[in-house]
Amino acid sequence: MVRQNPSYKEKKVISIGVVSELTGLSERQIRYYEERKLIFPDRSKGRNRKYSFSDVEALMDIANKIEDGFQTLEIRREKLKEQKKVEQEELRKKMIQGQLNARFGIRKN
Amino acid sequence: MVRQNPSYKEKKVISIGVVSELTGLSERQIRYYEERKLIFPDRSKGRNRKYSFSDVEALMDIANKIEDGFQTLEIRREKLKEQKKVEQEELRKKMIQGQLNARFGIRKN
DNA sequence: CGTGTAAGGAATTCTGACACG
DNA sequence: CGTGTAAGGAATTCTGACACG
Repeated sequence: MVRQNPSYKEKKVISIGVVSELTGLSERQIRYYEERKLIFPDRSKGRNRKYSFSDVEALMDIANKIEDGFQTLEIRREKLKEQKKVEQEELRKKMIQGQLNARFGIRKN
Repeated sequence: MVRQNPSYKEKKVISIGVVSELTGLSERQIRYYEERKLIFPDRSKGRNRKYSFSDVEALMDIANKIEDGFQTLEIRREKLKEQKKVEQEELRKKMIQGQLNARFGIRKN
């Protein structure tokens, strides 16, 4: 049973000003990292950027890497690689579950 | 050991517009419930109200009670009563812990 | 490349008040 | 009592651009 907690961490509700305060980054930097496809805020009514706490964490991570001399493109590639790893992991789990279902019957997890 | 998780739920970062969308309440209503001391948003730089997810939950609770015909004053009294109950509970726990410490030595919890 | 900044405009939020009931 | 609304103003956010390097 996957516990679907309210998941406040992923909810995109924070405006850029607050994100700036929370991360110590300038709004310019935050918008730029979006331009470089490192973060993906929502838009409220198609206009104002809204971020999640998860985005805030990602931004602090990005800030550290930038400080360590990484370029945004490198950071992006790293993220894509990790993303792919996670996806494969999920696929693998799904296949195993599929085999279990096939042999021992269907049940919802 | 009290786990101090990031506690995103309590962090006051959401502007009134988003709260309005999240709760379905008008901004007028949200401000009014603050005036009646049912919620206590922070202010960013002393101006703009900032709410937590916890506030959002409280607001939905308030909305239900209003719908059920309760007045804001009654709702407030209820909350104060519950608050007092929680405080007494905490005090009680602290006293028991104090006795344990006195008899079996000091340890951090 | 990553970031600052001034520019002009649009949307957001604020307060105090009047209205209805 | 609880809520809507118009009013005027202030702060926020947006975009596209120029600048430096």
